[in-house]
Amino acid sequence: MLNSYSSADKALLAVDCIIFGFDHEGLKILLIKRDFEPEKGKWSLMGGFLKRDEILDRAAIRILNTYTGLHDIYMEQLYAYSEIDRDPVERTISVSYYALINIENHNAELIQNYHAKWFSINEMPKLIFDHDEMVQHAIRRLRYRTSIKPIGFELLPEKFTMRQLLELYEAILSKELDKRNFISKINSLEILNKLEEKDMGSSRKGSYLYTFNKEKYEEKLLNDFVLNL
Amino acid sequence: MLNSYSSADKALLAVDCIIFGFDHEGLKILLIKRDFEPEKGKWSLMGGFLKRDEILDRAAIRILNTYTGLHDIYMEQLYAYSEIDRDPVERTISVSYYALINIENHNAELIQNYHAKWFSINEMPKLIFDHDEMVQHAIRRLRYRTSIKPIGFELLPEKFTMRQLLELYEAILSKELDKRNFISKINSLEILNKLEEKDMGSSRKGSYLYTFNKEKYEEKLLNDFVLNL
DNA sequence: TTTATTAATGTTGATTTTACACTTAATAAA
DNA sequence: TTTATTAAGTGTAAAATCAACATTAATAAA
Repeated sequence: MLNSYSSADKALLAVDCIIFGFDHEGLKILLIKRDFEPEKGKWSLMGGFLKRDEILDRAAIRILNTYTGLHDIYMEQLYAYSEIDRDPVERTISVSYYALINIENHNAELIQNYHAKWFSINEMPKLIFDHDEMVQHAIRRLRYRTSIKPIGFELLPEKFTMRQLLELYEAILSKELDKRNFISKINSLEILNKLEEKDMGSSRKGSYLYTFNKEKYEEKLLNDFVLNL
Repeated sequence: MLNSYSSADKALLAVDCIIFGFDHEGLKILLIKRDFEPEKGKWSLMGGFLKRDEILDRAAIRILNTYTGLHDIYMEQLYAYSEIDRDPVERTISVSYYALINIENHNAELIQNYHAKWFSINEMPKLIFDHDEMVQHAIRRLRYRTSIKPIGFELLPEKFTMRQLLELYEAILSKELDKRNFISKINSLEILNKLEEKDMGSSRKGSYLYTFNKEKYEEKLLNDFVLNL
């Protein structure tokens, strides 16, 4: 009988987290050395099993917190992976989640303590199971979304320069952007606050700092604006 | 211990299918009257449980076939739903899939025999569990994708008129489109074959029939072209 | 005060998008 | 056979957007 509950097969459900970060060196991803068998000692995404009384979104948050101490990170569900032997121990369906975070804001001691490590997306080690596929999928999604709506603010410090923003977009899209055109597009969205304050770290002249205007952004989102970079 | 397999909770995995169709009346969705408890007799998406030796994509195909006799339908995974009590009988995580099909090509006796029924997306009954949410989610995704890449050919008969194509897009996007601009955009993609043959059903003059040129379409897809309607 | 360094800024031509209305072909009815 | 009817088919001009491009400004260091 097709739909009888009693005869249906159960499976383990896992959640794997793809955490993107950005700093002066470019776009990175947060990985851990797996501390249990199988594949102990190999590099892996942060993952864990879904609990009986937990929804997937919540599990993703818990798992990220367990491995990194990070909290209040907004993650988005990406895809469910279900190849029969993707986990050699037991049939496990894994749902991937991804997030964007600001490395400098979050790097602190936390990640050290929990031995997670940032890798440039161009210099990642081979990962266990189907995690490489998950990462590629997440990068595609990130690029896609970035080319449509301005995300990326999560990846920068609260105050940032136009150059930082530009470099972030270049890293995500992995192509060069024209500085002047980029700036005028961003300005035309009117979702940034230009501060009086300058960042003097990068040049003699100093460059203005900006903050992200969340209210205006939310307002614009309603009319689903598109950012064509 | 966070990651021990033995202590992890298992759950049932379901797949639910959202099948979109289009005919002269507009955009529709295929539903069934549920024939087992709970919620027996209520309208529902076509769903079933994932088997031990089956991947999700494959389960979606099997379930659709079981309820409708349809086969060779390409479906795409949408989202995993995991609210604790979304299924009142037992903890069940459901992964939704959606597809677009051509009602006239597929309506035959099959769907009758299996008592699935088409509903206009504007006149759907209330569905069981969280199926309404799944449908809304799928409609959003369909609109989004349609505005980016030309899908929709799956929803039309092999030979179709420009008017049919236009009305399909209008139904999916639920907005009016300018006829001349639409036609010239579609033509500029060069993915249709204009036939000698005319459809005389709709007017004295008759309107040319077109077929979809799959080779050219695949070729274009590689350069990810965008259709801005 | 000169030099070196990076930030800031605007214009133009090309392309794309949008808005908009009349003519044509085929047939049915008179 | 003439006329009326119906939807199909077609083009243009104005507006908006995009892409390419180089010089000046501010400051610290020498």
